[in-house]
Amino acid sequence: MALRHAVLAALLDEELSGYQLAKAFDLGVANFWHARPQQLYAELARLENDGLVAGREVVQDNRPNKRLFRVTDAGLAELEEFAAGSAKPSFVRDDLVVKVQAADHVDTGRLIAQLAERAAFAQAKADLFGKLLRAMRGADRSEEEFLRHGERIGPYLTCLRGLAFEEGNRDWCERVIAVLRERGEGA
Amino acid sequence: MALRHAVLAALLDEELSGYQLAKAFDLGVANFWHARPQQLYAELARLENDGLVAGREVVQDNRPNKRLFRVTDAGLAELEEFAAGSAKPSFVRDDLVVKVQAADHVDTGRLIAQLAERAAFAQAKADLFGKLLRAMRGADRSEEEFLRHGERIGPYLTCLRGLAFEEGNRDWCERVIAVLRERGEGA
DNA sequence: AGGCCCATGTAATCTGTTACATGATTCC
DNA sequence: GGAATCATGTAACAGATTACATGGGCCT
Repeated sequence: MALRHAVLAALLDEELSGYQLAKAFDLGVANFWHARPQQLYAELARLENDGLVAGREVVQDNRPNKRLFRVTDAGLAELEEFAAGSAKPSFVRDDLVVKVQAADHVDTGRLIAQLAERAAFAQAKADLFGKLLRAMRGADRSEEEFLRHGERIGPYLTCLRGLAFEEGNRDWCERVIAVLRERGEGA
Repeated sequence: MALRHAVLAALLDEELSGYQLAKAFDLGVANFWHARPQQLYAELARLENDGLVAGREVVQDNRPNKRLFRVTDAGLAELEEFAAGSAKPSFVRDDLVVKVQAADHVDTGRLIAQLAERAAFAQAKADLFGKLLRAMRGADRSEEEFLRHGERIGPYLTCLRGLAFEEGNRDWCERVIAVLRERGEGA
């Protein structure tokens, strides 16, 4: 049960509805966790049942009502306990890298197309993370200054990791494309 | 069913037993997939049943017999089909980043200890990947030369991604440690 | 009129993890 | 004597994905 803690961490700084949470997780919550909406609705229900989050109904005009969730004191305690425990090693799962592993045995043309697509996607995500970072620290504030004296630096730091990860993805994709192209021409 | 393809890709270049495969996956197969031994034994059984891999018994002295698996033609065809299809976006899952996301609300001392541990682990993995890369291309060969004319470049390229990922992990951990320490001193 | 966004879920299935089981050999 | 390595699995449970279900409002 680790999704629990990812949800709690995501709700620390703001109240969110299941729907809003789902959008954040679809993006990858700054690239450290991923979950589908159904899972989040279920997890929120369980968390509320366990008293770790509290929901309140918000009535809206012209669109469906929603429930906003915040972390309770018990939720905070749970997060603290989790943070104190030992962390499992991270893991990545990537279809595209599996395909590159098999590059010597499969059609190169399609692979290059997928790598180009992924590179563009990674670039788009990197741009987005860059924007988020600027917004979090304020446009005229330097990163150093913000990290020394800012109030909520957690999301900023995870976003930095996401940015570096996507830049790494983009660079790697471009490198692989270049290698495969050159070999294709030589053949 | 995507573990299937990761297994097939891992078996492309050499025959492996379930046990050997498990060791490769425990390491993360150059950081793109992860699976426990039980899962691999089960997957190998299914793959063999479907005719995508073929196993052969190897009798050994002084240790248990083992079964080595190789990819069949049908397995290769399956991989090619997989490679041609569209790839899902990659995803990462990382407890430690969740903890950093909550850094403003949680005990910093323990977090720093875990980050230091992770940085060391990432460094060790990066060293290992560096060694593997040198071994694959041959000690006296340049990377450019190998990538242009080498025979099996797939595993090399995925290993490059693993190396960059772990270096990114290490750098990020060290940066976060520095930031948290400085804030700790200021308080 | 058609498609997307908001908003929330249920149900069936598939995948992955944890705990358990066995047993010889080699290294400290 | 105890731990680690080699070698292969089964069984129960937890976690995740897919398909399905509903319905109003907004934009083109």
